[in-house]
Amino acid sequence: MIAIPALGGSVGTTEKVAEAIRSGIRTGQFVPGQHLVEAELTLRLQISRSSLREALRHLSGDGIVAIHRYRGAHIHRLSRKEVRDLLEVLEQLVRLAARRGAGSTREKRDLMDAALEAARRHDEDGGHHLYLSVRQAFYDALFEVADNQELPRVTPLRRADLFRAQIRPYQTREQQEAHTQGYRLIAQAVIGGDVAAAEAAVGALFAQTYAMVETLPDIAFEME
Amino acid sequence: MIAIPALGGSVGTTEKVAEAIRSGIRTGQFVPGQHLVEAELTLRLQISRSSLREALRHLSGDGIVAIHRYRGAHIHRLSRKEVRDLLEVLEQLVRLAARRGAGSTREKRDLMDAALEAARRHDEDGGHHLYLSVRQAFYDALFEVADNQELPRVTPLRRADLFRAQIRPYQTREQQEAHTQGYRLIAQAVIGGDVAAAEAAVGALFAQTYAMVETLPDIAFEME
DNA sequence: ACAGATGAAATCGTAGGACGATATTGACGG
DNA sequence: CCGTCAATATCGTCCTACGATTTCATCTGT
Repeated sequence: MIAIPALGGSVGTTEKVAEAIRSGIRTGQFVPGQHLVEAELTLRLQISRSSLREALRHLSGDGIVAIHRYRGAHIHRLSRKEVRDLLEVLEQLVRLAARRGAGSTREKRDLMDAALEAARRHDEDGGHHLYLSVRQAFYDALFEVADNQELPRVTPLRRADLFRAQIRPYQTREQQEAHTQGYRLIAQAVIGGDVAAAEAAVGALFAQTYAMVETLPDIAFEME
Repeated sequence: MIAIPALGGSVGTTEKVAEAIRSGIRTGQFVPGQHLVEAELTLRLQISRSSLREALRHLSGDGIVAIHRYRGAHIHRLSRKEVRDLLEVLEQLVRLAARRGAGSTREKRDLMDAALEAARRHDEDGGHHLYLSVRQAFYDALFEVADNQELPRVTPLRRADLFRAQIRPYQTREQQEAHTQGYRLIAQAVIGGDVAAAEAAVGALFAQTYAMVETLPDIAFEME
């Protein structure tokens, strides 16, 4: 008998817990800087301390939580410099993805239509939650057309979620829509197969973001 | 009383175990594809299963070990495509580091002298172990002058160690020396403050590596 | 009232045991 | 030789325990 490894369902407790925490960050249930007390979390998530600690260790590898000896795990809070550094690295990787995507075959590139469709929906009814799903759809599609397995591995998108959580109170809806528009321009350039335009569109999007970061107040960031 | 957090010594068991395994990969004690049996490792390293599992979870985040449910942890073995993808991402990040490094202040750039010194030693007596320390010194210095905290976080250097381990039997000494020479050229360009030359030197080094990968036999890689 | 000392409580780090779930292996029969 | 099946190995998860360290409230002397 051939083993059928239940394609989606064989996900372990550790991964489920990690996703619960990541999701909690996106929904605001966990806030950057917050102390994650093991005893409390094991109760809330109904899991053992072993599984929780494995999940926290996993998240610490992604830079989502910081673990200090005998002081436990905290949701990491980015400093302004950390955000600048993060964005700079992110930009390079997204540029690479866009270049590869725009240079791929016609059929592959059509995968980005999903991202465009999501962006269109965001235009009509643009809440924060919808923005996040647009962003998710955009990057999923981009990595798919880029056809580079390493890219989603190293791209610090989940770490960027920390950034999104920290700046949420200072984000205007116009800024969010401008950002979504940036995604749309990148997607169109990729679909059109225009490598140079795609990379330029990425540059424009990040230039916008760098500028936005500098307008934010100090209290949005961890001090050093 | 001010707490003095013992700067180097407060490293936990998890990190020590993870480093032991990483080091074991470099020394050939562990070989890509190898099954890591928990019971055996807890005995060899004299630690509890809890700590070991936390360490394995950490390493799986870095892509060093692959964990499959009920089949445990294996040292990951890269396929040829994974290597190509890895190198492509690595190149972008090293380019960024070189650009930033070459554009930094004069004093900062002098930090790269350590890397040059290490490379000089490798020329005289070039064993594999020394090559690895040259490589380490080079990247340490490069990240230092690049002054971007995110860069060492995301750069898949430890994953590239897997690559090094897999191709070791097929590497000639000349190829290793050519690679070291590539490091030296990058370092010189960075110290000289020539941004364009630094980035070009990175491109040359990776072009060399891409070509080398294609000359390797299939058995050096995981099949798909 | 307040800075610093002190001790109690909270929390973490590590070890180790238990047991069901699953994969792997090897024996068996066709 | 191939498929079936049971035995074994190994993993995933939960649990308990206890020393180590931090954190916090209390106390003390000025």
